[in-house]
Amino acid sequence: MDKLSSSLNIGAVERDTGLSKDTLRVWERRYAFPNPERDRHGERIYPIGQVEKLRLIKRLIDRGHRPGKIIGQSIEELRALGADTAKESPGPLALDVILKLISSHQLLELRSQLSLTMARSGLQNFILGTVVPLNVAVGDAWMSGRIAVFEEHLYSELIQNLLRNAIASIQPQGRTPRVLLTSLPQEQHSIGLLMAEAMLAVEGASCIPLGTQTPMADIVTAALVHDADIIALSFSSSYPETRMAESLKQLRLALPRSKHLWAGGNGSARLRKPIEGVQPVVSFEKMVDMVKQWRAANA
Amino acid sequence: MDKLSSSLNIGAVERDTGLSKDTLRVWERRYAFPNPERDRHGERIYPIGQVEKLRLIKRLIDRGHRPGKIIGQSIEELRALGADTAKESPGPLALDVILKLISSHQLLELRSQLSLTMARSGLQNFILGTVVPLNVAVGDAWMSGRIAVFEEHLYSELIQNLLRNAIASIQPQGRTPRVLLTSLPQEQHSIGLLMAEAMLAVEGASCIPLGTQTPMADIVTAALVHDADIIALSFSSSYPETRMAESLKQLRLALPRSKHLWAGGNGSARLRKPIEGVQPVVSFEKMVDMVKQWRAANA
DNA sequence: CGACAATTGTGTCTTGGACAAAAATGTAAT
DNA sequence: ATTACATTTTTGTCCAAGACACAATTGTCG
Repeated sequence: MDKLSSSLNIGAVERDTGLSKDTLRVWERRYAFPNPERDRHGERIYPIGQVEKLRLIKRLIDRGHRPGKIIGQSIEELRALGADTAKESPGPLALDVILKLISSHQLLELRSQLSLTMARSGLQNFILGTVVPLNVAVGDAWMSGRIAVFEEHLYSELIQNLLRNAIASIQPQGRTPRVLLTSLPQEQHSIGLLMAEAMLAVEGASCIPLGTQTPMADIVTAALVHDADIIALSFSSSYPETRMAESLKQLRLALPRSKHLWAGGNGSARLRKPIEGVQPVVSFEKMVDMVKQWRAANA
Repeated sequence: MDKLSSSLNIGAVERDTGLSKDTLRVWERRYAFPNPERDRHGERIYPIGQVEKLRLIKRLIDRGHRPGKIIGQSIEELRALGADTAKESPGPLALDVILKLISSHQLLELRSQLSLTMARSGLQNFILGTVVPLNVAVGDAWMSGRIAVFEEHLYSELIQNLLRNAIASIQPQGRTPRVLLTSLPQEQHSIGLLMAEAMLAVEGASCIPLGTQTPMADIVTAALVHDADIIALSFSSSYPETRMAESLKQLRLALPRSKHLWAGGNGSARLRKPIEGVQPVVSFEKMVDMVKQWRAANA
C-alpha cells in the first residue's frame, strides 16, 4: 500500500512490539515463529505482517494468555481471542457514539462530546462511567482491528487535556492526605495516574504528581521531602509481575512504616500474594474509600 | 543511606540508563568500564555508583561527547564537563528564582510563580523566554547534581499542566495550516510537542496532537484522513541520528508531495545533510515564521 | 478437594566474534 | 586557508547456542 519499508530489523521490532531481542530469537528457535528473512549479512529481517502478529500476541500475553498456546494461531484467530472480552459488554449507547467519533476522525465533535459528558456527570462520575469503560473499549477495538494506533493516540491526548484542565480548575485545598503519584521506570502509562489524581483532587487530597518512570530511589526521597502520607504507584497490565512484586517489597523496606504504599492500575490486579504493607487499589471507587479510611485513622 | 538494593542486574541497568545490554557488555570489554560484580551464577551485578556514572555518560553522549573520551573520567570530572554549558549563561534572575523553588520543593509557590510569569509575558513569550531556557537550566542542574530526577519530573508535570491549560483556553479557530504533531517510536519527550502546539495555537493553526511514539505507518494514515498540511515531528537529542535521517526519508516518500514535513526538537539540529523535502525547525521563533511562509504560499 | 511434588514453559543472561556506519584523521588540490 | 576526498579508528548492533531460575501447569497423595 504505502511506500513505507515493509520489513524491520530486530532492533526495530523490539521497539515496535516491546518484545526483547532475546525473546524474539528464542521464540524463533522454539516455536518457529516469527520466521524472519535474512539480509545479505545473515541478519534478521521481519516482514511487516509478522510484526503485526507479534504486537497482537504481546497484548494477548499482557492479558494473561500464554505464548506457547497462541503463537501458532492466525491473525484472525488472535483478533477473535481479543474480542472475546468485548462481547460481554452490550455497550452503553454513549460509549458507542464516542467510539464512532474516534474512528471517524471527528476531532472537534469528539472533543465537545467528551467535555459535554464530563460537564453532565461531574468529574468523578465521568471517570468511573465514561473514561474507564472507554479505555477498555478502545483497547478492544484496537485488538479487533476497528481502531488504529493513531486514533488511540488522539483519543488519549484529548482525555489527558480534559483531565488536566479539570484538575487545574479545582482549588488546591491543602488537606491531607498528601499523596505522591507516579510509576516505576519502564512503566509509561500516564492516563491511570491522571485519573487517580483527578479522583483524589475531588476528595480534597493534596497530590504530588511526578509523572511516569520515577526511579525508586527518587520516589523514596520525594516521599520524604514532600512529607507524603501515601505513595501511590500505577502498574499497567504489561508490567512484568515479578518486577512489580520485587519493586514493591524493596520500596516498602525503604519507606518509613508510617507512610502508606498503594499499588493500582490494571496490572496490580495480578499481584497474587498480598505484600506486607502494600495496599492494592482494585478500583477508583475503592481508592476513594481508602482515602476516607486513612482520614478516619489519622483524625 | 536508604535500604534500596545497592546493585542492579543488566536488564535493570538497561532500563535505568537507556544503554542497551549489548552496549553495556561491549563497553566492559573495551574500556573496562563498567566493571560489575558477578552473582553466584556469573551474572553481572552493577553497583549503584557505576549506574549513576553510566547515566551521566549517557547524557553527555547525547550532547555530543564520545564514549571513548569520557568513559575513563571520574564522576566529578563528568559533572564539570556537563556544567561547562551552564557557565555561559549569567542566569537571568527570574530563572534562578524558579530553579530555587524547584530544588526546595515549594510546589505551590512554584506553580503560582510559573503561572504568574506566563500571565505577565503571554503564552508565546513565556515559552520562548522562560520554558525553553528553564528546560536547559534544569538539565544542566541535574548534570551537576544540583537537582534530582524527581524534582525534574515534578517541574515537567507542572509545565505540562500549564501548557495544556493555556492551549485549551484558546478557542480553536479552524484556520489553516492543519498541523499534525507527534514523534516517532522510541521518542518519549512530550514537552517539546506541547510547546510547539501552544505556539501554533496562538498563531491560529489547527493542531492534531497525537502525543509521542506514533508508528510511521500511522503517521501517514493520520496525515491523510485528517487532511494535514504539515506533519511536524519532534526529536530529542538522545534520538539516534541515523534513525532520524532514515525515518524522515521514508516518511517523505510515503507522504504526498503537497504535504510539508517538518523536523524539530533539540535532536533535529544534528541533521548534517539536509534531506530533500524535509524542513528543519531550528527554533520556535523560526517555526512561527515558517507558518507565515506557508500561509503566504497557500493564500 | 486441598496441599505438595514433579514437570514443563518461558524469559533472561552468558561468551566472543563479526561487521557496517559514523567520526576523526590524514592528504592533496584549489 | 579552506574544500574535497581517502583512510583509519571508534562505536553500536547483531549473531549463535547454551544455561538456568522461576512461574505455570500437571500429577500424586492424603
